[in-house]
Amino acid sequence: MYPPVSSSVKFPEIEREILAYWKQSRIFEQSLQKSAREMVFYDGPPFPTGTPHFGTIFVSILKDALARYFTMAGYSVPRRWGWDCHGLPIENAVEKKLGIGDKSQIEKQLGVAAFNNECRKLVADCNTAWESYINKIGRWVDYAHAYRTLDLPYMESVLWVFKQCYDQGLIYKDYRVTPYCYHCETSLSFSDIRESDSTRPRQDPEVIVRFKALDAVAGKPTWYLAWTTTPWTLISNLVLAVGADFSYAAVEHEGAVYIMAEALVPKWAKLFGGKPHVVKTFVGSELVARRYEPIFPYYRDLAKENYFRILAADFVTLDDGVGVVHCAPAFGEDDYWLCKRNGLGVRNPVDAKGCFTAEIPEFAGQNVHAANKDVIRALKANGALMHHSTIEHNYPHCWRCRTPLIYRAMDAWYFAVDKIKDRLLKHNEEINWVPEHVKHGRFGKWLEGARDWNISRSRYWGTPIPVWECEAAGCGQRRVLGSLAEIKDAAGAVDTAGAADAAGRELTDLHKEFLDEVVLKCPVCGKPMRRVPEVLDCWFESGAMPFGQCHYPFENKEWFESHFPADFIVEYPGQIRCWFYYLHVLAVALLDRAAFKNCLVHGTLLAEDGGKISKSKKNFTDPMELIDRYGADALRLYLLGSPAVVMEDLDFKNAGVHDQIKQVLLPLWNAFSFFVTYANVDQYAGDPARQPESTHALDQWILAKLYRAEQEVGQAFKTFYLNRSLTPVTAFIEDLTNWYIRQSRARFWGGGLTTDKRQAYDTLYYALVTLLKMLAPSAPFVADYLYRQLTGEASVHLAAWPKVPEQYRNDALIEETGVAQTIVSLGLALRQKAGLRVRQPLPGIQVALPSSVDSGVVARQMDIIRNELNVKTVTLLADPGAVATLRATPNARVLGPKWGRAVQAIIKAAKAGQLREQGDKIIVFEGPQEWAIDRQDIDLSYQGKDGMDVLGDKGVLLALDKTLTPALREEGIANELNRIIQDLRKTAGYAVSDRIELTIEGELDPAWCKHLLQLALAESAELGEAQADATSRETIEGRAFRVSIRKKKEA
RNA sequence: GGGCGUGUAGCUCAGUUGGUUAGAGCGCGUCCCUGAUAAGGACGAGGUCCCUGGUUCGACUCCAGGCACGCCCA
Repeated sequence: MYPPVSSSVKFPEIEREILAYWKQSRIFEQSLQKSAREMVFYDGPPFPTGTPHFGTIFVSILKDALARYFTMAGYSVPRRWGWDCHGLPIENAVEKKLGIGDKSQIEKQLGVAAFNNECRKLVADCNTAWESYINKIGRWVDYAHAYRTLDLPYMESVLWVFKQCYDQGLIYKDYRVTPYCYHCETSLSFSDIRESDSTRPRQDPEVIVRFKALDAVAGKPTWYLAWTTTPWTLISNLVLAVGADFSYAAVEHEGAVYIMAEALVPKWAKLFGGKPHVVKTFVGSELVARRYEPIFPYYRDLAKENYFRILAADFVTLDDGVGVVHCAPAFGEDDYWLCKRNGLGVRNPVDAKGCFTAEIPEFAGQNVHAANKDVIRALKANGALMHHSTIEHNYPHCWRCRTPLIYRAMDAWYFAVDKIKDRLLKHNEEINWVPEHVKHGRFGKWLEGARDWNISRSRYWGTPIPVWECEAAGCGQRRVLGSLAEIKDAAGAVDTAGAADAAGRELTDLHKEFLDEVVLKCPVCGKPMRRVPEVLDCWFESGAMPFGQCHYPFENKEWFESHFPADFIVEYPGQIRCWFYYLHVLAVALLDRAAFKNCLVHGTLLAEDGGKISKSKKNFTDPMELIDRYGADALRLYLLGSPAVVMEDLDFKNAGVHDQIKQVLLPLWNAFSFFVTYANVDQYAGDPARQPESTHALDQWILAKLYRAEQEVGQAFKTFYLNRSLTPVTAFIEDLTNWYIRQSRARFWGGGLTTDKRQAYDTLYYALVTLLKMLAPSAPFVADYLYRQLTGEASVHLAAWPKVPEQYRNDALIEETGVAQTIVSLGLALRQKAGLRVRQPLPGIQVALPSSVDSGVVARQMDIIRNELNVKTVTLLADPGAVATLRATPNARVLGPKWGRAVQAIIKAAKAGQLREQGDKIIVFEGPQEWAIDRQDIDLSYQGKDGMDVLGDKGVLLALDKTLTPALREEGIANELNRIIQDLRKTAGYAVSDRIELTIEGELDPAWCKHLLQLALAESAELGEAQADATSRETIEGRAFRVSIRKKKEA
């Protein structure tokens, strides 16, 4: 016996029950033990701050569905959680908590050790919120053995990775311009300014200034104009840049001459009193090497050394500004490289806090952004200012502290990505990206343009850069230590006072406060060597995750080798330039191969209105609330079936979740309920190991559908296009419930377990069990709940992915049933048009089929068609021409190559019906032209004539005979009465098998009365209304009836 | 400004090497409770496949150019 099925089902309750069961029976752990073959998955570590948001939940569902599929497909899929514990986000949260506004407070007052301890505490505190979220959506993942980037073994592996790269010459220190946050007092990499909200609108001054030219034009005082939104950088101006191919105009105004791009003169006509007077034009290259006077005096001396000249540069555009770009090589990347190429250096009068140094007495101590005002005042005072206004533009901000960034030249450590670019590109070819355009699109393009990576941060909470430099001026000795043992050995040899504490001691922590204590002795000059102050970019650490998570190469060498690269990884598009990229860079650098074989990039969930999901706007429902309302399965089905799986955006709609219940879960539940109801009546017990062998066409049809569905679903999972896995499942459920079960009901009704009934049970059971397996990765709760009841096995998630045998494949039967379904559809439409309910039997239908369809279909599908349409006969139309016109559909695919240019005329004529048969050929004609077409190359069918009582679709034509004989009318009335009786039974609350007494009052053929008694399991009785359990009075076809029923007393 | 992607029914989306009647779900309209299912079923209406040009016997599909939107980058 199967447990009885409740008709009102509450999915969230089932899910809670299943979660408890999984935990108690350790199903996840068992699933990992199933196979010796492993599918390697790397989990991208999230920051442990805050709570999971919609995006995190989505990616978790994707990872879970894939892992469950591969588990069923015969792999063990260990899923180890990870935490990205280091980096600026954590540091900033701690700064906020402690009210720290300045790095000096950390270094001088609090101390690095205390600060890092706070970071450590914060990271530990935040970890707890995640587990219940992840658990509730049904994600199986190993929390207990999560790797953490702050753990000693992990950090040691990171040191090792660093050293490997260093030894290969891939890491170097350089003084150059990088994005810089003067609050965090650190440089940032380009990945740090990737966050979508890091580039935000900001109001800045917009000024045009003039530089005095040393070459006068037309004998008048001559000036170069330049435009900037960072007036503070004018203090450090060293050169001007022009586009070599642009045309520049000399504009005369009030006795002076101004040079700017000709194309932009009209835009800035107001500078010249509205009427610019161009006296001469130059090509940009003519201006190159001309000299000018600096506006500010601080670097005036450099004029002797080739500074304050005009250079040509390709970054000059005519989009905004005046076509002459002012360059301060300390504060602009383009400026820096331009000067460097031209052998010019850098002058940087701005300190780490973003304030001018004493080198600039007038502005010393002023923050650069704050100084803009005074700089502009000074420009005005010395006559350089030509224009001043304010513009709002997008400007990069620090992704955590929101301070506007500046670009600033400074010392930093770089990874020479450029050196390995060829190999990065080569190994990208080995990666299967989903969607595939990422390979040569966003990722490939990013690799092509890859620049050296700034891997150092002037911060505290991260893996320290393991480089020691001799403090003696000019010595230049450097050592890189890549393991605890190396550090211990090196430190042990030190005899300076500063190193006494650390000498020879085993470190138990590699954070900055410990490693900075390690001082080495310079092998050349004997002076102390101290560690450089920077820590590593936390992307270096997460990129080193394949090594760090298993403490490679210090431990688990074999394990590592069998778990690299990953078989698949899954993250959002932001990681294309971050985690995916850094994993790839480090793997290629160290092992000369890609770090992952398959990479699924999913899309972004947006709010219902298409806007960004925003906690402050509250434009979305908390996913946990949706799970409480509809269940996690519904949420999963909605997301997994959406194009957001493959990097598209999805406007998330709560109704979409609800739809899954209506379209997938409830029909599934009802099919299950149907099976259980009858199986219990017949004492049928399904055997999961048995494959049905049925001679019944319906069974063969649903098995053929099942075969086809599995092909599609399996393919979808195998190729990582998960969103394609659900359409076939939904379609199958539709086929199962609205055709197979609907047509098969009568087979389950009779008494006893006949051969046909057993075949029906076997088929339905097999279909249900297989369906649940296909649904298990996506809807793991309800699939397991039903599967366990059907099979008595421990879990669907321990079952093997179904292999529907090839022998069930039957494309012809699917085709043929499709024709029957079309016929039924047409019949129902004709009935509806004529206002004839299905309950009223009709004499018959006549069918015309297109020439491409075997007319044997009608005979083979006869019973179903008659039953569905409630007609007595189904025949082929003797003379379709009477009610329909002949339609010809040439097979263009075949005729095209055969007939070439003529094919269009043939198609046109054939469609117009200009054809006749001649032997085994069809002659198509147009005027005097005739073409003889092979019969199999043209499909003949009929289209109903207007006004005739026929309908056609897909070449099938149907005519309905609506003649109502008295006998048919009588049968229709009987059917109505039967409906009334069944309705009464149901409302009276009888069981299906209860026997009753029945009274029918009214005019009806006694034969039909007898039939109704049989159908209703009834004996005729003379029941007054008072004696009856229920009574109905109705008038049918003008005849008044009274029907009363009473449950028969048990004998 | 550049790169990538997208544009198909009111909405969300499918659409097989190019083949002449472009599909589904939701929504909408009409109808229907014959013992699994009203959190259901049937039927129907609804399309300039973004635009322009090209290639081709034939283009939603391929190519070029434009437009719109999204993401990424300058």
